[in-house]
Amino acid sequence: MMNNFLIIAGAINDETRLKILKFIDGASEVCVCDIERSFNMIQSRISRHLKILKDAGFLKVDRRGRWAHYTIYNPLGKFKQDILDEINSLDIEVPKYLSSCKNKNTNNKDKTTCG
Amino acid sequence: MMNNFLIIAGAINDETRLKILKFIDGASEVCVCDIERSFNMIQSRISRHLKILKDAGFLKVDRRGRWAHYTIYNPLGKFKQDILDEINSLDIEVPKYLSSCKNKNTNNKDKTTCG
DNA sequence: ATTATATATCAATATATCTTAATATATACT
DNA sequence: AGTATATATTAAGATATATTGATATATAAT
Repeated sequence: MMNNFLIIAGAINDETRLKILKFIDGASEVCVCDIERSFNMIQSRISRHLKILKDAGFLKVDRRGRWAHYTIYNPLGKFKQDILDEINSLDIEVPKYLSSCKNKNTNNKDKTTCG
Repeated sequence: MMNNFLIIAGAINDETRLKILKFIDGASEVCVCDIERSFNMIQSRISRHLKILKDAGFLKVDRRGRWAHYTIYNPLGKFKQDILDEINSLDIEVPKYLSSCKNKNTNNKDKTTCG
């Protein structure tokens, strides 16, 4: 369906989102605050970009405790995988991973840990 | 380079341009006025979309006489070919080809024929 | 219950893109 | 030369998207 194609095209038509995609693909799983800190961008901005990438089918969210853990959707499908491969081949500067979550690895259950 | 990727992403992020790409790929070679007539859109609009597709590397122009003949750029390269394949697989309604050029096939040299 | 953390959504503004109409340029016909 | 055809470019208004700041919701800690 064409509409779905245009949603994908719109999703990858933004420099910040390309970086986020490559960042998540490299880090395998990240929470919003890690991206926020690593990219030094405000939370609503990151959150909105993640929603666009998720709606296009590139990302999957796993909510555990207060954290939303984002990963590359799997299986991605040929076309989106082709796009991701192309993005990974580009000479894009992606910020290095900085963990940001607080109360990390305290004496709690798995539900309350981040990263 | 990322900028080039974004130019490609921007080029395919428009319904009219998807249709134009599929139309040209199906017709193999068309002039601007044929697209204009087939799509029932004004000339400047078509011309602008063609420029965007050309700048992204999807199209090639061959100027003969007063006509500009557009074809799919060849060779297209893997990523753009993947995109074109995906577009061709979509359920898009493309207008049927209507030839529009006047003074066609008169007793002239090749330079003055269209289509 | 209160407070802090994590994320999502909304409203306002800024920025980019699309469409149309007008104009410019180039080629060909008479 | 003058006219018609084909295409490209420009300017103005319309529409879409991005960014920011504020607010809302949900979970967890004290």
